[in-house]
Amino acid sequence: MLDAKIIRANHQQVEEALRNRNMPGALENFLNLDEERRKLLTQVEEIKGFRNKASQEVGALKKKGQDAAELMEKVRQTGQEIKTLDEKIKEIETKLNKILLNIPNIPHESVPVGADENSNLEVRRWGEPRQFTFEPQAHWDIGPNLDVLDFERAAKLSGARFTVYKGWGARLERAIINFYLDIHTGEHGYREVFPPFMVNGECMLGTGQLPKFAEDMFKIEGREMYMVPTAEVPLTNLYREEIIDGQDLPFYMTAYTACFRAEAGSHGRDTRGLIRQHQFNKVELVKIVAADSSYDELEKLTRDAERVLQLLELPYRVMLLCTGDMGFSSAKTYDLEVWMPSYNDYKEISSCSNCEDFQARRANIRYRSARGEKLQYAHTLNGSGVAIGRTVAAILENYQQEDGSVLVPKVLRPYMGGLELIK
RNA sequence: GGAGAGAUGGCCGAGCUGGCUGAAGGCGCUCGCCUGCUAAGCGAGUAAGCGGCUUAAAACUGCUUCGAGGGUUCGAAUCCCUCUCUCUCCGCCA
Repeated sequence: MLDAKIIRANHQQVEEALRNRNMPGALENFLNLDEERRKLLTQVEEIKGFRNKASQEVGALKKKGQDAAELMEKVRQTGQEIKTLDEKIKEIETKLNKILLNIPNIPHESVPVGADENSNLEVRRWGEPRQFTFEPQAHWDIGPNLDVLDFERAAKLSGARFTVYKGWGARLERAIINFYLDIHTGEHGYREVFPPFMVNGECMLGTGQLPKFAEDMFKIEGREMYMVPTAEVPLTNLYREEIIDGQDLPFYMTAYTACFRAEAGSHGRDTRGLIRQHQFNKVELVKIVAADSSYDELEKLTRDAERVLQLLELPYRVMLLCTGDMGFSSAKTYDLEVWMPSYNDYKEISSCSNCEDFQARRANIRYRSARGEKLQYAHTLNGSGVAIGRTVAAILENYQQEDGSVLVPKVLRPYMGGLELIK
């Protein structure tokens, strides 16, 4: 959520930013409603001021045993006026809030302007895509052939976009989860958290999934509860409605959770394999930091996510997303894209974002930097560290052998009981 | 699922026979004093949100806020209704 005062003072810039995010007109009516609200506020506050003073006088008169009937009647008459104005103001505030909650974050000045992913900027590249001496297979063929992934039986259980992992496939999934958590906690200083996989609507509002993206989530029937689409939601919301001592910042948190996404509107995209699932596993990184350090923290967080791909020796590149391709809550996002032979291209495996105070304002996460300083909104960051299912896909494809077997990356072997080859 | 208790400021905790309580007291924190240092002691200060004023901020000023929503009243933290959450006991259960 943006600060209404900032919109008021800089509406030209905000409107331009929204155009760059393909959201022109999102601010429509905001300024009018805002002005109307302040006008009515001034009115009603004046009347309330009178009421407060008069009521005190009534008390004083009664104490002295004098008659206060006339004054009481006068105040009684203001009651209806106040009620009417309060209702009008509330109505306007509801409208203003609706607008505010549906406005995306303003991109940072370093973000390239562009309409879609074609304007994303490649920042750096690591590793060389392997030159195959044979025709490489896609992971949706490798997995079933080795009987470690079972898409057909998953469909029997749950329908499309679900996968059953079996044998060494299941073990590989678990190994990667543990490996990622170990690296981030042991080497990068994140605190491990194991949150609920279902959260309430306030959390979803706090991180920006609601109200706009309700159809992307799985909601529990008859309850105001949602399956988490990413651990970013419970981790960031851990500190919702809290005041943090600035001395304690920054918070680095990492969590494994399953993630649940309805994938509404993505019919026909990535229909095969592990790439786009209704349920997938992910190790997430979340930081809550002081406002002045969030861009340094974004660079570090991105490097932390990159590190696990380097250890797995998977080639990847880092993309700086343009204004039109960023997520709703983000001010700046780096995507990590891993080399995927089946696509003959790089494919997103992580998204690292600085949300600045956008989520903190929605979730009311504040801190006091020091001494008598005023409260301010914290900055929140999140990044996949990284997606597990897509890691499995990348390993199967990049580590495949001509006979259909798959070499286990060296760093994972201790997590796989020493296994070197899945065959 | 049954019975009961509770929700107040950064924290603990009074108030709950309606006005002088934005809220006692304590802790914490900040500043000052004092004492070789530290500890202790003394004094002062210390909520947030939204408006107004201001080039902007501070200061000043108004309104709102004692779990949420509604009601009674000239006036509600205090009375009434509804809801949510937390805790204790019993039952059931991984």
